[in-house]
Amino acid sequence: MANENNFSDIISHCKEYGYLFPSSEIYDGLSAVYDYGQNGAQLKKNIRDLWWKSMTQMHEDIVGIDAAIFMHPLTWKASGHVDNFSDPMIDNKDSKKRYRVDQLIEAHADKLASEGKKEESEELLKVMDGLIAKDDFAGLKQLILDNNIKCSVSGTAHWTDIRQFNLMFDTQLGSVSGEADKIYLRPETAQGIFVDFLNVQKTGRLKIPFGIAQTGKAFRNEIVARQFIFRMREFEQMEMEFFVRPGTELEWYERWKHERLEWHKALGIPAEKLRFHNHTKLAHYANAAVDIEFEFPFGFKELEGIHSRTDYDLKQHQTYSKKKIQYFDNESGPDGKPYGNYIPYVIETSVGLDRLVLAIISLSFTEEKWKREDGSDDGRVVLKIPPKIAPYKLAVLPLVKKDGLPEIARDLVKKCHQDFYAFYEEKDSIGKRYRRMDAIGTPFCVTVDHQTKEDQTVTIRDRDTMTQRRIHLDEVVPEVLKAIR
RNA sequence: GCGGAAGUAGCUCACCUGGUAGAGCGACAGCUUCCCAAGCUGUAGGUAGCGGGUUCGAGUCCCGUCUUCCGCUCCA
Repeated sequence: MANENNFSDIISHCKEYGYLFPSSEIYDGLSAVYDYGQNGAQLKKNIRDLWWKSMTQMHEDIVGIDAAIFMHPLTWKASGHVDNFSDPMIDNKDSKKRYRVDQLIEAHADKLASEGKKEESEELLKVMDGLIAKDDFAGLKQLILDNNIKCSVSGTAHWTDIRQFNLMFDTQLGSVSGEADKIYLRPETAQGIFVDFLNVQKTGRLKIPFGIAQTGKAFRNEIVARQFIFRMREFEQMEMEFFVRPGTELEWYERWKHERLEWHKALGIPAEKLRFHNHTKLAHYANAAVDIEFEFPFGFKELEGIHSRTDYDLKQHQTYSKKKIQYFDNESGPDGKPYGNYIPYVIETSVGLDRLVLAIISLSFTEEKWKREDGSDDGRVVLKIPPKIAPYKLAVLPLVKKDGLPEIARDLVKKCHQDFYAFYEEKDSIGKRYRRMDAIGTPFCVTVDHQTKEDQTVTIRDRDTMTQRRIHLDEVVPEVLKAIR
């Protein structure tokens, strides 16, 4: 059902019903940046809260922190983000092949050297180093043209301008530019956890194995950011780093892999929409990695990553900060002696909150059509969002807006506010109001009618089945609470 | 980045070969209505993405630019 739907219909629906708007729309928008509207923000918060609770409250051995987005610049030197992503690149317009500028020129220098033109080769490299040091991209391009360096695929020298694809956004710390130091907006929340490792471990007197969880915004200057909120330049992560004794990491890796998959199922995602995708090519810091993929309208794509990151990050921070980042393990090993000092290994679970929102919305979005009794067409668009994360849990509707029905409905809404979000609406026909609630995904509608005045009962309508039952006014709150637990 | 398509009211779209912008739905106010939108009345809402050019006159023709979508490319 949901996967037959056109992705653009989902995007339109999100905008029309207050879930997601293009950022800065009145100024023509900002590419790959989106704002969460009143309903989207609530849905997102509900998912985030559920994750936080399941990670921290329900795991005695995991604590949560909230590290700053700004971090000392050396953090990103240590993590590898500065060096791995600052190379100037150039594209050949004919072959569409992208080259790192330094590698392209060096290859040419090697060729010159092999042809016996040693001096020319050395001169070229010297000039290149000078230009790179000055970030003189125009000069570098000219150097490529002057030397008639060609693309090995197309054989042409038809080059684009040189661009630097920085993964990280930077800004200045301090209000006086010039004196200011360049700092970065974090490209992942994980480093905040690693940098605070000792603070948390010591103040919490935490014993390995234990985890540190965190949710928060991260920023990546993607070259191409597409597919709605799937790949955005500003996005929110929910990450948990689980620190373990070296040698046990693969056991924990398996355990978290399955625990996380079960979590997504418990959230309401059907098993057939989820799958594991093992990484065959591992990043330099990992010794095992898997993605949990979800079947989006545009195919199976990564929702969450689970990585065994070894002791790479803590070791790097130990090197760059020159502070010992170790854990003293007092437990006895097989030889009867304590395990002693070591740098813990880490299993990371990292899920994209925005991707999870998109997964839930695309899963929930359903267009239904049927015939009325008189043969005419009827239908509805409904967001079948799992009740526990739906923005509004209940709508309370007086059947007509007279005869004292609105007053009874108002009283009921007031009673609900303590426990969950409830929506009051008296405008338009009852059917129209049901449709509106379907469209924003409200799981229950209670209607106050004339019978309510006689016996204190109301009808409660189920969003997904459109069936109704009569229950007592006093049962409304407990009924809804039961369904959203 | 390359190729293709599109930008007119909140949404979907119309205005054919240039003559000062229109519909349906939606929204709002009121009426009606005893359970699944598209009954009635009224109201609001657009300098036609933006900039420039041609013209007596441009939503309509031309150029540029921005944005979005689709495909390719890229994505530690």
